[in-house]
Amino acid sequence: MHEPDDRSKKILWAIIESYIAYNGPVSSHTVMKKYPLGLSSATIRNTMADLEELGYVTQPHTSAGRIPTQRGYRLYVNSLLKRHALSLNKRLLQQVARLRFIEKDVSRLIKEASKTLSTFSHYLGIATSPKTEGIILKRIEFIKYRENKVLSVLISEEGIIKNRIIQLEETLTQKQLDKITRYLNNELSGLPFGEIKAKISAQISQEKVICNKLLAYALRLCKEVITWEAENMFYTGEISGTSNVPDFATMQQIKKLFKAIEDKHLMLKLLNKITKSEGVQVFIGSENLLSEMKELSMVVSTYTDGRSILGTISVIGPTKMNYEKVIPIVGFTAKTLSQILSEK
Amino acid sequence: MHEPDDRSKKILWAIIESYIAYNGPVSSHTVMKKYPLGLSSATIRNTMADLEELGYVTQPHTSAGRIPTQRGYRLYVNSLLKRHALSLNKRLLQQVARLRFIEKDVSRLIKEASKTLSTFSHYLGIATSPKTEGIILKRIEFIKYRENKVLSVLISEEGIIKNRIIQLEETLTQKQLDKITRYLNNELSGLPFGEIKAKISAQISQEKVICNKLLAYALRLCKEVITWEAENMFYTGEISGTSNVPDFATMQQIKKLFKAIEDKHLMLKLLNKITKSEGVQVFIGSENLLSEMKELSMVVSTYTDGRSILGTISVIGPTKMNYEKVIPIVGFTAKTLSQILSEK
DNA sequence: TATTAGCACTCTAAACAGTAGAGTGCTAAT
DNA sequence: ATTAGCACTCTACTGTTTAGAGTGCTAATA
Repeated sequence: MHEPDDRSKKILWAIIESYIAYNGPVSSHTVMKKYPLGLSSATIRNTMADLEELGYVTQPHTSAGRIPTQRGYRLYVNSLLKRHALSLNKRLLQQVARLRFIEKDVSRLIKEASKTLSTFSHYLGIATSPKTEGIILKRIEFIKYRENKVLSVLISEEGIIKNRIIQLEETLTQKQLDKITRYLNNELSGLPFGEIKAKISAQISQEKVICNKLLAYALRLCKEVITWEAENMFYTGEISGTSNVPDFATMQQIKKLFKAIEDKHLMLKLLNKITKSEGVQVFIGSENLLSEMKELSMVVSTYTDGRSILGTISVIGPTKMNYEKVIPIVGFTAKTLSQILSEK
Repeated sequence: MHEPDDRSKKILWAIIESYIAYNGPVSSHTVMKKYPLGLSSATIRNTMADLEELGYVTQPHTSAGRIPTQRGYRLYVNSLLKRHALSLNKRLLQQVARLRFIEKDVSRLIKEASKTLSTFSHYLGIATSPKTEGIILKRIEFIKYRENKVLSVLISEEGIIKNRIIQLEETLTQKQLDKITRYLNNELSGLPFGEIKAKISAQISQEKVICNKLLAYALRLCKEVITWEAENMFYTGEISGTSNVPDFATMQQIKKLFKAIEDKHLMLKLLNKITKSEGVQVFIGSENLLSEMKELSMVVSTYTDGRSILGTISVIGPTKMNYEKVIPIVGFTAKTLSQILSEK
């Protein structure tokens, strides 16, 4: 008696979809007219009363229509996630296909992905870039910038590019830098960042190495590069994209959420928890771990490079968001991203 | 009889400041109580009537207080711009000082500057990066990325760093790339982009050079790099920063504005017009050239590298923004930015 | 002559009451 | 098991009234 029967579910779906589309309590009459179930409003009313008792819908006041509860959404979303053939519209396909033509700088790709998400969902698109620890160094390069400043460029096996300016006490010539570069690439390429960090710390503490001044510099340089804090860990999609029918209440909440996120790096922790499982997941309202997300939902998926999970992409919007639309958007974008990153 | 006398001005200032602070029509009584002018409300009423006749204030309806007109703001802002000693609060000083510790990657600096602007103004911060045409190439570097893809890094005399992945038909070895790099740096460093573009076009069309395959590649590579469209020409500040007392109407307008900007690159044109003169300028409402900015104002300043004007930074907010606060913010940020960029 | 007190007048915003209708729950009929 | 019908509830809208905020004007004052 806990799971509603098939007909009740259909009515629940109707309520949810109508509520999402028209954003107001749904009456029995509306369901009868808009969804051809071959039932009268009275029957629907009876079912609605049942659904209410089971906790899938509520009414704001006695003489109002019904609105879905969190529990209702959950049932609905689970059923959506089970279904496989999800409709993808043409524009989305095109937009996502566009990702393929971005030359494979991973950060750029991720930025674009988050933009795509927000453009199509009309909510907030978030994409996290891979955690630095696991990234494998492919190549490191030092270029003289000015006087005692050096531009370091770093390429990972996954295709991530980072560059940063480093200040040294002494001025080195480009030749010296080239020497350092060669040495470091020999020594470190192919290793994950985590290991490199450990290795460098170890070497620096060894006194005997210090005699070679250049080498000492090399290690210092490298350490600086490696220990960049995980900057730009996630990119936010353009809120400005939500210009038509912007949902002020939602925006308000997202802003609040963002303030909370900016302070702590809670969001990352949250997203890392998801990292375990593949495929699209949906967190509804207070199911999310952050108290700031009470009225928000999050549709999230991981993406991979064919071997391991690199990061996550997600859409955050109001609990009454259009899951039927957003879930395939997130799913398809993640899939495409994974494909691109898997190509050797 | 066109310029109001001193006392009238004081009353006008009071009206404007009160209107900005409390966001509602200002009554004669309010002015009397909050601004110690030693006048009765009746006198102030008389003066207000005069100011209205001169077009500096209006009233929404007969029995309401006064609100400033565009003309009123203009008079007020001009007087602010004339005054020199503008109050800077400690937090701003600290925040801007922080810019000094960002290693001098110009794009990063500019991004930070726009963030600072929006954080302190609570409106939209915009910063344009230098126009590519005038930038002088310092160094160009090619690094093998994967197979037939090459990562190009470009450093300008001003300290601007750009990197981009380029796809070639053939696979080149790093040695070949180094050769190309050496050749190009010899040939092109020290020249402004505009000239480089012209030079390359000329050389490519000369048939005789084509015989040297490597050289041909070099030119192709370089051309690709140079002709990047002026991406990221301006960075927008975080709208999410406006979380406390967010002015919905204003945000709405800024969003509209942004849509307009995204389509055309009008904003850039607008900002380039400003490029001529130094110092802080203020554009109020319809004085701005964009029709989308009817109810918005823009506080803008150029920044230099000591020799020439590089770009602009600006804050866009509602016409009733706090000019007394925003003008010094923009001014000081621009000054600091210029100082940092002037240091050799 | 410049300022001010006082008063009549105007307009808004809030409070209140009354009404139409949207939607429900329940009961009796099918 | 479903549905038609009816009584009931609550909202959203409309019109009306009222308090008070603020003005403009006039007459008094320094």
